[in-house]
Amino acid sequence: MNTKRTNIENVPKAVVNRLSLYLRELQQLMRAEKMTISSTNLGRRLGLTAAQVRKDFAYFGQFGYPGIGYRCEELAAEIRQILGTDRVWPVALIGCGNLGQALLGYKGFKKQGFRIVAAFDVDRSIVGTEIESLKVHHLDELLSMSQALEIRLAILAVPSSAANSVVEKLVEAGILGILNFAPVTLNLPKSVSIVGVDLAMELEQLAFAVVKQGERQ
Amino acid sequence: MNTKRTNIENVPKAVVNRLSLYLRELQQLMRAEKMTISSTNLGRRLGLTAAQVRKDFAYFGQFGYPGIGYRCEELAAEIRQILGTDRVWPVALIGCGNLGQALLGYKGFKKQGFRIVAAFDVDRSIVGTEIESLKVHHLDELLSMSQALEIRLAILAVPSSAANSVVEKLVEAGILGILNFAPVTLNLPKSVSIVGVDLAMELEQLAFAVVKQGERQ
DNA sequence: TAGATTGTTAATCGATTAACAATC
DNA sequence: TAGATTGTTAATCGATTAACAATC
Repeated sequence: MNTKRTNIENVPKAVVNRLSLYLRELQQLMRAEKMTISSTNLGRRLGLTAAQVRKDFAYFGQFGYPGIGYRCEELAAEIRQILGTDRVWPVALIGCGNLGQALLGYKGFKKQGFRIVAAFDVDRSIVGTEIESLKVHHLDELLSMSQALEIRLAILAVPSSAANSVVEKLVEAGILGILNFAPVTLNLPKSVSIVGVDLAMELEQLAFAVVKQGERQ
Repeated sequence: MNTKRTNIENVPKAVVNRLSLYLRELQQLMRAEKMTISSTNLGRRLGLTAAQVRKDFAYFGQFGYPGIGYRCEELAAEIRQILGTDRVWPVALIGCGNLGQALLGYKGFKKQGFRIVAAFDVDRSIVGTEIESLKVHHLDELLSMSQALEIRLAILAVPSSAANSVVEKLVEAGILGILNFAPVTLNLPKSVSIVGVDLAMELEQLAFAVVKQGERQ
């Protein structure tokens, strides 16, 4: 009966991506004290068709009420469970330069269940200092601390030149998911997941969109 | 003849995304002093099929040499021209908190042709100060400075609660592309392009991947 | 009951892959 | 010439949309 719920294997990546988007929108709706939302309205807000919204949820189960829509609280809870963010994830931060420090202070993580519990660097002028009341450790301590704190996720904010050698250490330390800010392709075993955020690439996409729009007429 | 070059309208967004990826990889190859690369090898590095690599380029023209592959320098230049990053883009930064300040110092932008030339905030304790040798202006000056400096792109690093009201000002100021770090859906005219970077969402995607992987056996 | 909206199936659309003649 | 690799067409695959019976 709930064969579908567990058959999580062949869900398109784009669907999982939208799941995060739905969750964010639901949280906004809840802040506005809306109790329910229809697929039509949820879709309209996000620029998606109603059919697509319903189809996306259908991969994981039946969460809606015909004639009513989806109860925001309930649907949000379901999505959190699917994504695995119904619990707190301890996260390691690797690289405490400009960007790393900003990420340490970023409030948005906590709200979605992520907590940076350990920070690492190799720079002697940074190791040992405290940032946002978290002590910065030398990268050599990664393995022991990851095990002690049961860390599975890491944020990689090191220079591109260092990224791939750090990745080897992350893998050794049992890290299973890496959020990579270094603008390079990482080489890793397929058992480890990666999400890349390349800030310059994002601006490139914007530049293209603007140029294209400009050429239209 | 070059009808294809100009028919930039109906290129899938995924292709443009990969264009940025190819460019990044080519730059890495050039640093390693490789002169040419085949679609097979470029694809292997990025986890794509050779056919897909060639098809992607075919949207824009014929850049390769049968029997040889693609000349790295040449292909990189072509991609930059397609993306519109063969010139320097002045960029406005809105919001100079933790994240904004880190972005101001981020070296990766300059390398791809983006220059943050104006920074804005509304916080009295920040306005007037200098960050990375750039003076922070009050948001009220956005319109005049955008016009004076011919700014078309903006990076939005303000709190979610402020995001949508700031967006209205960006639109008024003639901004055509917004890189949004606030975890909310923005309402904007379709003439303005948007790329959203939601850091918590990225971690959610990782969490899901790890949970899924864990369930496999 | 009438109205609204779901979950799901079938039809459509678009993107990826395979294959191969043309080219260097 | 033989070997490598492109650009492109056709075949395949997957994702989105439309439609509608079932449900509240």
